[in-house]
Amino acid sequence: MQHIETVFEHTIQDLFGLEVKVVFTRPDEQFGDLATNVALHIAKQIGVSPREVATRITDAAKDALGADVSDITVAGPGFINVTLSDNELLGRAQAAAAEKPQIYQDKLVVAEYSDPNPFKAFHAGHFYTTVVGDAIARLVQAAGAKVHRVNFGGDVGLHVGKAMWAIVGEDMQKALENLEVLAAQPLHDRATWMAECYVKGNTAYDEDETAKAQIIGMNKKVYLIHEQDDHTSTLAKIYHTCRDWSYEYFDAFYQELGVDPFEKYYPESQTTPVGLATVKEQLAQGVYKKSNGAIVFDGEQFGLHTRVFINSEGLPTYEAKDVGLIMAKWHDYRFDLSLIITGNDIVEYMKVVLKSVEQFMPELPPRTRHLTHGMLKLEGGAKMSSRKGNVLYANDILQAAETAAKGDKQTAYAAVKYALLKQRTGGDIIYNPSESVALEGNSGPYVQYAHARARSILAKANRSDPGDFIDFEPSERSLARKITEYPTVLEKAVTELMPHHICTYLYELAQTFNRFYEQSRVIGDEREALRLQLVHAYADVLKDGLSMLHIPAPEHL
RNA sequence: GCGCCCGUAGCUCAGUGGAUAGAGUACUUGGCUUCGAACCAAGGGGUCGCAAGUUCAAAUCUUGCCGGGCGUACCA
Repeated sequence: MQHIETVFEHTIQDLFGLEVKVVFTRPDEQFGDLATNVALHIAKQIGVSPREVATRITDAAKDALGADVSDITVAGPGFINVTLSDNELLGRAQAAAAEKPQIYQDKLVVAEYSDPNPFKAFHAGHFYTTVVGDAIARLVQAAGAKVHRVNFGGDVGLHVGKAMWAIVGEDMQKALENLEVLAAQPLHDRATWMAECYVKGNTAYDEDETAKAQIIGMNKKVYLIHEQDDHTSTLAKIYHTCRDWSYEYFDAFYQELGVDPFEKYYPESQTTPVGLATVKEQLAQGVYKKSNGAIVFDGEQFGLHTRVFINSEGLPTYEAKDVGLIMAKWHDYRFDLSLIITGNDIVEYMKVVLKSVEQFMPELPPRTRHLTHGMLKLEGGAKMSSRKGNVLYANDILQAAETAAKGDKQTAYAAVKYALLKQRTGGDIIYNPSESVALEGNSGPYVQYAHARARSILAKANRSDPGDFIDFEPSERSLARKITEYPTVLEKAVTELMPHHICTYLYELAQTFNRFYEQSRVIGDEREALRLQLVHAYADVLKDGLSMLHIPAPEHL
């Protein structure tokens, strides 16, 4: 049979001489399996009432649709509702898990996200951006792309100056010896120690003029380490040792959390020379200009802000480093699409950077997408702030989750990931520590549990013959119908790069299954063969959907 | 001031042009001798911030207003 859409398009062409695209949506279950409002759209130009148009289309299409469609009706103001035959619905359900929208087929995609800074704490915000980025990367990958995951972080800059100032202290030799002692301690403790040093340096910078001058000096020295490729001086040894600890800590954390590893870190020390050179080169071309001793991009002529790329001390700001990052990524990958996933506090900033790059590399911004998410906040919309002492660190989240799940890490991490992903990416997210590790309701563990129950049935059943097809009972039909929605949902999630659509769907699917499960026995029932096929299709879709979110679907919990 | 984003049930959120606006949670109540009760069923709870406009049809699009967040030159 032709696609139902095609049948309708031909019918409308024959009846009214109109060329229109027919789109079907999933209506409320009481109305059928597919619905279209095409009659409402074309009624005006035909000059007949929408219901009349719908009726004529329906009558004419009936014969061409064949046995796959069991019913077709006109309802409401002129909707056309289509009900699929039970047999067709079962077939679609069984194919659902394997169907992937190949929207990014053979595309080379670079996905940048997470972006923690060495020497600083890996806080809850990094946790969120990491989980979101991981899910988006997997979606794009499922849609056919070759995805390269990259990470960007500030291994130079004022924050490093602050941390290094505190690490070095009065006596550099002593500091180096101290590192040798620290090396024996767990990675997490070392990371915490560095973060504390940063806080110490940060406080000193604000409160002590002498320290401030020293920190500014330290910042420059760190740049020099890279400029001279220094690995032998005492300062360079301290710096590189600490930086390596940070990277090791990040990698260990990603592995622990269960997100895909990063292929490459772009440290700012690497992108900085590229950015500096590019900005200076384009200064000569008139893209950037001097202003008050700094080098800026005049964004105002494009309705954006004017921003400083190289400050009056000759040091690059984040802007120049980001120009360098964009150039480095392009040099390394020649990507079709570059995804940059960050918080939404830098949307305006990123527009300026990309607009400036557009002036000399016009091919890059069109293939770059800046995807942003909101900030993690606490109940009542309170912002996390180290001064208020209400900062959550990534590790705190994992610990709390693990405790709540009574030491079951798999369940704990599933709960937290799902809690973050179920909300639409973009707006702020109110993080409720206790709700995020809930095992009930719209949660990761609920979906995992529903999956395990289904697998348990399948494991106990010992038959594989499909049996003779028989018509569905209502709860079977609801389940089959819900399963068939999966490819549409996946397509929407991929198109919009919005993982939450998958969460919403998986929860509804699991709920539909649980209702079925509650009232229908599978093993030993006279309908066993049919029901086993449904349970199988259901479990496969659930597992596939969870894998998109990078949440495991164990057979037992 | 200007720019971007947001405002849906007590709370946390789905729904972004379509049919009676839905979930979770909290509260009340019922259901395990039966394939896994981390489950299911029932109940109350809404000026979709306000107003006007566009449309056969608006929570959804447009405009204005109110409220909140973020950004707005050498932080990232």
